Amino acid sequence: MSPRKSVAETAATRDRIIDSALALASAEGLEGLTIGRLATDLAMSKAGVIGHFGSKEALQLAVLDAAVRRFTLRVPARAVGARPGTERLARTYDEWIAYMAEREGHGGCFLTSVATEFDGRPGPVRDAVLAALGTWTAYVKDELGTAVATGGLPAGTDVDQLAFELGGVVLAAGQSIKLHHDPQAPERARRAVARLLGAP
Amino acid sequence: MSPRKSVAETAATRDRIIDSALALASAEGLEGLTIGRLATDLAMSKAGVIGHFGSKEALQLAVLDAAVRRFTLRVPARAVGARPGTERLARTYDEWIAYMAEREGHGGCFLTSVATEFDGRPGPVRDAVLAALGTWTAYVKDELGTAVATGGLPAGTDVDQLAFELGGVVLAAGQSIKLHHDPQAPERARRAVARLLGAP
DNA sequence: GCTATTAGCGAACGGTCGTTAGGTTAAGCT
DNA sequence: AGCTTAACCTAACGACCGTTCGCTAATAGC
Repeated sequence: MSPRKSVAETAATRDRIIDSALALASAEGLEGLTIGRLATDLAMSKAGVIGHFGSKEALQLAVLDAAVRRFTLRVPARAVGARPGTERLARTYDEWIAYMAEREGHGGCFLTSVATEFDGRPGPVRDAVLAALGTWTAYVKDELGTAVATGGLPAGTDVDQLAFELGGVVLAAGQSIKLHHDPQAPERARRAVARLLGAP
Repeated sequence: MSPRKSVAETAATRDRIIDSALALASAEGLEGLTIGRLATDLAMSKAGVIGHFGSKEALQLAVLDAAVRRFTLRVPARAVGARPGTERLARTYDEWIAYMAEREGHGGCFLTSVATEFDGRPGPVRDAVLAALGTWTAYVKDELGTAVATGGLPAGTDVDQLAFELGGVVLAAGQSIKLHHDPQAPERARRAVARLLGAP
């Protein structure tokens, strides 16, 4: 039959598994993700799937990590070209909203879904979610600070409050897109962000 | 041993089950809710538990219904005393935020958690979530319309946009409370709502 | 007192879960 | 050519899943 895979190809298999797992977890949740179902989808055995990770929890962490990396490559990386502060933030949120709209169930949307799923379930997965979210809010607050310093936002601006409200807009957009399939959601989110950032 | 329960008491048992199920589902999700675990918590048999509902899905719907009823009794019911429009809305959101803060994991917070959990999983549970959410947004938009009509909000106000942003604030509050346990979240949410409603 | 009803139990059902052990086969190195 | 490594398999494990089946026993209506 088909020849055995070379060592270089095993990483590709791992990626293939994570790809499928990410799609599955987007629909069923990270806990609803099942090794058996994954194996069926990939036409592999359960042992062949889990052999790449060691345990289901390790698989969950790998999937989460892949989602975060994908998000980072897609959203903030496209905004680094913009001037730090208000401009970069506006671009970041534009990219984020577009990312959520183009594929319902990956990346940023996925992270907040997992955050909701694991908010009452302590453990390594929850810790990883908190870490990723912490990195993100640090980035946002840093840019907001720059925006205040460069005059893009008024001097007395409460950066923490603004980050809180921007987070709310994204959560609302995610719900409107994934749950209600509202085609107007991206435009509403953009308008909300523009108002919060002073409509630059 | 203990005497058998009268018919009047069986409804109490049902309530006891739903109470426990609501607590469990708040931590583990509505799908992570398990009849066996529930039976252990209640010191009952699995058959005794499921006998009151017929199936797990029926139990899930009953739990969801109980959460919605509890929320309705707690939040909007306490705001009917306020004048329709801006005042009533401000009171409603105040009550909602207080409700989320006092018990992490019930009512409004619970509904949005389930909404996230089932957003990619069609079926009766998702339909029930959409119905409850629809009733709620209809109420909010109605009050917003009244606020515009009575001058509490400017004439050209985009009611749908405002409802979208108010929803975002509540989602952000829920995440800050349940996931980050941020004690400042309620105050931030109140401030955001006040700004959206024109700080009355 | 007799009977019908029903809440709840114990036990078992077929399935699926995550995980492990052992075997097979191909690739890479010496 | 022989040996090691590792990817992937089949098979099985015990645990738990939701559900169904009688059964017991207490109540309610007669």
